Amino acid sequence: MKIATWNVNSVKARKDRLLAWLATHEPEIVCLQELKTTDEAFPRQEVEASGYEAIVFGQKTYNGVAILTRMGSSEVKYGMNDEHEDDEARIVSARIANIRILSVYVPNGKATDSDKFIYKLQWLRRLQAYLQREVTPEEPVCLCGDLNIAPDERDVARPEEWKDSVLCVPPVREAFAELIGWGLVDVFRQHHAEGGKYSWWDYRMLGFPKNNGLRIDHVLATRALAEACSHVAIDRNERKGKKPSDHAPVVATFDWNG
DNA sequence: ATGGTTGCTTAGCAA
Repeated sequence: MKIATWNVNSVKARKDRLLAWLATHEPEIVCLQELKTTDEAFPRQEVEASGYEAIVFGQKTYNGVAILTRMGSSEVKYGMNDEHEDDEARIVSARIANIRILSVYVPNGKATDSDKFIYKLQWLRRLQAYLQREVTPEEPVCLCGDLNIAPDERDVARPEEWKDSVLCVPPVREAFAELIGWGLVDVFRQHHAEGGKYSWWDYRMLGFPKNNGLRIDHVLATRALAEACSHVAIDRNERKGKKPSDHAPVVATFDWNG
């Protein structure tokens, strides 16, 4: 069983690529981020015609997350549902194959001296609280998404250039470590200790041609599920060619019967 | 070749 995550950077701009990718790879579960569209404008019919149910938490212009699945889903939850006022669509969750699946788009944070960075750190604390409230490390949980965090130097092509960025600074890496500490395993790292593999390259400054990348898109699984993970790959080819997203999909394969 | 983004929305913001 394959579980994928992909920040598509506008599902409308990426529709043809998304449908072709689904047809080629046929993952059972796909978590999408940065839909940049409302529920109404999501290409639901075409996705369903490809064999997928679409669980969509959209937003006009910015953000928006979804879960696509070829299996049955239940217990769908939209948003964080905590005490904070928040109109940003950044998390959606469902039970699929007896796994609690979360599709997450962590705020980028813009710059470390900005209000958006405060919001990023607060949002990561809220995510930690969400896990503690909604699930346990003893059950099968798979948190997928654009976390906008490169966990360590192995995940950054040019560590010196990026060390002060919102993707790398200590507070965000500590937040990532807290997710791991709660009971999640970075299944990509589990199979690729060597590093040097990236999931995002800036459109600007020839980021991809120069391979100036970072690994900021993640599949995190609780222990029992992580033990069933046989391999993980970043589909770097999807970043090539005409009109790619700036993110590549990450695909994790599990020996899992649900 | 001596620079070099994309998407949404419509000039500016976000990433």
